[in-house]
Amino acid sequence: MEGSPLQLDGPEPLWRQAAEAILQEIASGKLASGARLPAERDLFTRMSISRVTLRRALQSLVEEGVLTPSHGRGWYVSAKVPKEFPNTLESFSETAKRLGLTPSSDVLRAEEAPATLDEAEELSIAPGTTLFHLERIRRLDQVPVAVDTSFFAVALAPHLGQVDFRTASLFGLLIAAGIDLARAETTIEAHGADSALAQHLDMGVGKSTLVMRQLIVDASGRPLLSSTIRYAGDRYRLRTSFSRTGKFAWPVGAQPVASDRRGAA
Amino acid sequence: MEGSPLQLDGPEPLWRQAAEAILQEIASGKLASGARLPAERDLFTRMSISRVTLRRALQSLVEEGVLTPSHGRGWYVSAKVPKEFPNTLESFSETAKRLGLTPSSDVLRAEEAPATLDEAEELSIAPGTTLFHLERIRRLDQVPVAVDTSFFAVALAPHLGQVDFRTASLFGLLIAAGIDLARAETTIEAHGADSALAQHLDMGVGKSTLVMRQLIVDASGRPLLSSTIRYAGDRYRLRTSFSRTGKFAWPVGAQPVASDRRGAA
DNA sequence: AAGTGGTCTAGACCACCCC
DNA sequence: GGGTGGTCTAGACCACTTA
Repeated sequence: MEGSPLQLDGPEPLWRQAAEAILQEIASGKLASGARLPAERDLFTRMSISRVTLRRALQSLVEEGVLTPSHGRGWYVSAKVPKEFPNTLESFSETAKRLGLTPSSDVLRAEEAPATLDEAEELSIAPGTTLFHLERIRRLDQVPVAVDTSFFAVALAPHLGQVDFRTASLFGLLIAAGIDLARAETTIEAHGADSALAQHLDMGVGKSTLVMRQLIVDASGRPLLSSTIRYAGDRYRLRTSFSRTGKFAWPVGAQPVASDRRGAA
Repeated sequence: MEGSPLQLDGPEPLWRQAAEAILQEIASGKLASGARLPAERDLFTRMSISRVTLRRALQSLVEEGVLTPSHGRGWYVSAKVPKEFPNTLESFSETAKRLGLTPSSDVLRAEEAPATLDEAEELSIAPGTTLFHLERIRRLDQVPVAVDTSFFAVALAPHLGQVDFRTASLFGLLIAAGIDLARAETTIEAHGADSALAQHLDMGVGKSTLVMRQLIVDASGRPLLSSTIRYAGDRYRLRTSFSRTGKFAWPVGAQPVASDRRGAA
């Protein structure tokens, strides 16, 4: 790996292409875990881009946990390049793939209905606004692992009536419709299963379930979609990764923990 | 708000100061939620910095969820500026403060011991390495809400023997010791309480608990600390916020995403 | 067409690390 | 020292929005 020039090409921004090129080098093994990258001045010369652009690429890889800069020494490939990107939850189908299982769904409800007062308040819209409700049992290799209940204003994405949600992805559809899903305000609790949930998930009443509620908002903070997923406690495990970003202190306090009393918020 | 010049000053990087100045304008109400910022060319002139530096500041505020750019139209203050930063968990003491409650701890264990095979494997160190074990009952206004079990190599931070962990913050101590806590690989499950846990938390055996395990790693991915926290299910609720970063497919939080596009890499 | 953000450049100087 | 990343600049051109 000397002065071999790297050719970039594509419609994407230059810095994105540069980042991809570096990821390639890592994936192909030319840059091993823990290895030091060539100096910035080498890299941007070989890629025929400016130093600013190269640094933007490097910075983006830091945020993905792939690279680590060390002032005065160089850029290093992280010891363990994370398969999952930080700060995202592993999706249902990703989990299935990792475990070698087949995901599927039973649709319990897929219909339009006017928003109740509570629903309207949660989405910050007018009561009576037409919502689309979707409720599904999620399965892995036919074993039921969760019940997923979501709703959102139909105005967001019309023509969902004829979609087959046994296989379709709600998020995929919304993104494809050009909807900007920027952030998810999330709470996670543990509860005993009520009888209806226990029946859907084929488990004992009162057994532990993991309840994840998400309010998905766009970049300006406007609520778009409400989602509640109830997992059978002994059949599922959420996985994620929290990062410190920029100059902000970590989950300081005592422990990386969050909490709330019942009923609040 | 016209051409009034903004004075920056401090030891921090210019772009950080610029970001703080903008946050100030928002906090003081000069820039309301949803308001449009002055044009970039105005701002960097008034702040006497370059456009690149200003944009770095603006970009950092986008990542915090404070601003939203709109190509060809301008920069806007987000509708709801989040108090918590995305992708971090609210800490125990932060929660206590928000709820107006007083946090405290009972120390069940605080001692050194050689690493077992399992512990060594989890931290990627040699079995027998001396570890520091810390186990505490966490309380809010004296009500027990969680049992926290952590361990890490004593070599990381010596002299912890005489610390009073009834009030001290483990994370705070480690950060103060200059240890780089960059990321936390996290899993979350729901379980029924065993008898020991039930007794510590003053709850019924078999009742739901939320179990959060975290492996805290440094920027290069090297494991530093293992932490397991078991919450009484009916007394706690985890809160966080997931963001989409850059161009990657979405957090999808446990939603069935059939499209499941692996971003880059 | 005018105004706005989005991308990119070439060059400078500083701070840190290691020999 | 010399090499490395960290910050900052002034200016250019492009793409999108609005009128």
